[in-house]
Amino acid sequence: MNSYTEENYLKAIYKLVEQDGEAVSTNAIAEKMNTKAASVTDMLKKLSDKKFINYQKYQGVTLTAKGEKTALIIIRKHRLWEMFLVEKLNFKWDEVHDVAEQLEHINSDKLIEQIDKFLNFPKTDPHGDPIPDANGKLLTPKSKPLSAFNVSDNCLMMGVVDHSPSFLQYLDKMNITLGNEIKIKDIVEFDKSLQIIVNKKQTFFISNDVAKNILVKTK
Amino acid sequence: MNSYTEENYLKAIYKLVEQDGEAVSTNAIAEKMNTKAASVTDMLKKLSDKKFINYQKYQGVTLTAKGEKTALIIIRKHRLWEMFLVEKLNFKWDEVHDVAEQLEHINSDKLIEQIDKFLNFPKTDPHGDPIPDANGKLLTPKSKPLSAFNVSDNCLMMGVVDHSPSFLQYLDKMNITLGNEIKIKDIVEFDKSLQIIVNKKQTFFISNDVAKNILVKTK
DNA sequence: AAATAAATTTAGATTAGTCTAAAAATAATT
DNA sequence: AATTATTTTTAGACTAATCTAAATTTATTT
Ligand SMILES: [Mn+2]
Ligand SMILES: [Mn+2]
Ligand SMILES: [Mn+2]
Ligand SMILES: [Mn+2]
Repeated sequence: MNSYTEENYLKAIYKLVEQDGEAVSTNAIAEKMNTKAASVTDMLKKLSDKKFINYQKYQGVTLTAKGEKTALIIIRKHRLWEMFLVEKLNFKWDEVHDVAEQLEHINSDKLIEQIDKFLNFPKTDPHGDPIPDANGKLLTPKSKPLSAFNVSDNCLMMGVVDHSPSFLQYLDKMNITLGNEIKIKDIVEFDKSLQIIVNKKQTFFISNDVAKNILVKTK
Repeated sequence: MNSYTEENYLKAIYKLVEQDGEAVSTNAIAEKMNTKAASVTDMLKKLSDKKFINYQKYQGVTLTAKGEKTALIIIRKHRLWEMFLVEKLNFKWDEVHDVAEQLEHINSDKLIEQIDKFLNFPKTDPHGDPIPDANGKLLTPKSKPLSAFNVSDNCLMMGVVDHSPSFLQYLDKMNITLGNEIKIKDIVEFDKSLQIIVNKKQTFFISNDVAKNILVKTK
């Protein structure tokens, strides 16, 4: 099998490629992994030998089909565990990530398929992120940041961009949760901040920065 | 924190001390850990520096209070996870050990206390082994091997000594499960094999070796 | 097109955990 | 009590993952 470290590198590379849509740099990986570029270069050689990535010196890396599938299976495990923690063990959505970072490396096909079944085959995790299937296939939901919508648009809260506990706790305080209806009442010309109505009840002011990190679709 | 490897050494030492009731040897640890004596010596130095064990060259080792508590917390996690797998995820008692060997190293107090609550605070694991409490306190149940009982004794199945899948599967085939009533109908003089009646229904012949590995108490 | 800056790779060390082979200490036999 | 056998420790080496510092390559400026 692959080491805990190899799995984390694959996941980091997957997320960077997904985000940037092109070959990712040694430095970008180093930053994401909280390590040094020299360490990354060593690992890239190993992952390349194992056919997980396409790598040529100085040219950046992409994942091979094998590498992408491996990364997606780890992401599947991460998101299923997060869902389990929230649905069955009373964790809040801002508490699950660090534990899931450990649990995602547990190696047992039966375990993860039983967790999936136990949760009744959820499609998304507690943050609205889609859960890849057992073959590593992922359906990307077509949501966009709230900041891309206009006054009087009526939206459905689908997910978050920023996953940090502090952002998630801020949303809790505003009573903004997955599935909520968010209607844009006003957009301030000066700073693009928004006045929104959540579930036809509460009215809030949120900054454009916040709106950029809330994913919605038209209702 | 302590590494995965350190935790496994502590657990091995705990089990050997419990079994033999005295200081354990480097070789015994090496055998249990599937490693070499030289490697064990290195690790003993480290565990001693960290005050987990009492160690003097050539004299064998015992656990300090700190080491014992640490070992028992790991055993607590192992047994709670085994219980979770059986009770909630449809694992059989012969399938849980290897997965629990991984899960026992997950580091999250909230996780393990929520699992405990979710299972309604079980006292024993799927093999009848007692689950230490959150402080590492363990109540040893007073059961004895079936081989220590006599003809016409009526017993309650409490646990197993051997935890191997093959032994557990053999018990499944005989329909012998935790909580069953086992009455000794006859003991063969020649080889000490037993004729037993399980739950007042089925009669089986089992070898003395098997009887030594079934833990029971008088009903 | 040179010169300079930035990114990346290589070289050489370090740490945890492991190993083999040799040395030292303890235990068992004669 | 001396010899032999067993156990344990030490010495030195290896791998995975990491680091710093230096060398090399690529990108950006002048
Ligand atoms: Mn997460
Ligand atoms: Mn998530
Ligand atoms: Mn077990
Ligand atoms: Mn058990």
